[in-house]
Amino acid sequence: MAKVEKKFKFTVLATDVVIFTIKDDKLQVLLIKMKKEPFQACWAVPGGLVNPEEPLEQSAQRHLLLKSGLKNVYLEQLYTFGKVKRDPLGRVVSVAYFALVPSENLALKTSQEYAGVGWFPVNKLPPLAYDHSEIVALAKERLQAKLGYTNIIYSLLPKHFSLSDLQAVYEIILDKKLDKRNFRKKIFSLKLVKKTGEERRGRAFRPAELYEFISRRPAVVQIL
Amino acid sequence: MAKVEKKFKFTVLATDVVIFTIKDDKLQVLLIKMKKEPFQACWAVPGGLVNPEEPLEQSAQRHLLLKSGLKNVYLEQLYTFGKVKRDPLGRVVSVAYFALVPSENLALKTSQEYAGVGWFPVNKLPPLAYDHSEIVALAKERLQAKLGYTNIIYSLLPKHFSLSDLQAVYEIILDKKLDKRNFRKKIFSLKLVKKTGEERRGRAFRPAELYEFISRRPAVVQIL
DNA sequence: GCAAAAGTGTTTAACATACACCCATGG
DNA sequence: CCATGGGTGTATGTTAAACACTTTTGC
Repeated sequence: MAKVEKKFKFTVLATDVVIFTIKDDKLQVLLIKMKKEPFQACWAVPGGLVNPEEPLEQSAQRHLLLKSGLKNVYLEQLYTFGKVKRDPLGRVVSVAYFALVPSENLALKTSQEYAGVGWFPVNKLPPLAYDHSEIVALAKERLQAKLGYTNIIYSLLPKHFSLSDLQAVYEIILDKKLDKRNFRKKIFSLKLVKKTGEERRGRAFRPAELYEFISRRPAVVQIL
Repeated sequence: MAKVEKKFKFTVLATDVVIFTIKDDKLQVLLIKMKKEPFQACWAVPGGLVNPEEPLEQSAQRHLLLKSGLKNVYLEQLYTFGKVKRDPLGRVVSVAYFALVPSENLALKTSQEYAGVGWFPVNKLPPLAYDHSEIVALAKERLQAKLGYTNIIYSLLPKHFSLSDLQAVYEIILDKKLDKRNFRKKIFSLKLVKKTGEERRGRAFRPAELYEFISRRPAVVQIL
């Protein structure tokens, strides 16, 4: 028998959400600090049980809203984790999602339920509760893959941005340098963005033209 | 309240498995005919509840073995379906898998639990129970996509096969013709197969050289 | 005038595509 | 000898990759 008293008699369902953003030129993940045993003071990805009359995605959205205060962000089902002993309190099967939130307007909300909340660079995560390290690693892989053949990067950028901003986000997530001229050629040829007519001034160098995405809906597009 | 008496008081977990094979030059799906209400005499994809101490994939494998008699086939988690009212008997969340089984050695097993079992061309499916039409449609999409960037097609072919056999499987699943010479060039350049030295004789035309896969483990490879 | 990022084309190599005929066999 | 699928090469177009300098601004 387990050393920890089981809380759940039956198999229960949870959702967990890996929330990504770009902050300080790094890909960061939102983590919450747990209060309760058996992972007291451990960091984890936001999540919780699915309500009986609640669709899965709505459950994920609820945790997302609670922790990040954000609605209408990119949210995608990632994978369902079902190892029997992933939670010491009982059989908890978790449907993991990942979300992409823009770097602006980040207002973290903590709640009484948790001891804290914060952003962590995905490459320097603390040890995580449950199998959450595995979940985050898979989410990162999926994100990297999807950047290559979809347009979902729009969900990490503000309404207006420079092409250098855009390129930087690709470089940060893929963790490799891209050629500026080839990059621009590709982005233009795919008709992903258009000029806003504005430019960003006020810095000690040439102003950057600002662009916006022509479409902010997920689409498959061969980028890389 | 629902018209049908609920069987499950709490949310329960199930797995469903979309089993694909190539048969009669068509992509076919294994379906079972249900005995019980509320889908009496309806066709459905094999599946069932997850046991309390059973990992998800093992549950899928169990249903796979029960219906197809096959072990050690390609099996991959597809998506988790969680609409609240997808099952009239209560809240059943289903983790869907898809499996690829070789066209040889197909020995269908029926069981007392079901009224029948059979293969159906994926393009001519009968109406299915629950949301299984949606599940099969998604599985087919995933399979088509994965053919393009992985080597999983090996799991649909027998140990020895001709290059025309291989090409035919691609053409059937992708539902488009491929150029024979370009196809061979690609397959050879990727070092996916090697000659067995044998050839297939006994037909009224030139014998075909037989090949085998160099690796029969899943790998990412740009094929299309 | 200097530091810093913005912006801009061309050349080359690799790959994808299109395409048609001869070969070997069983009957 | 005929019908059938098996097997093979080249030429062209498209796309990816490599590469460096000029421009514009704030200070």
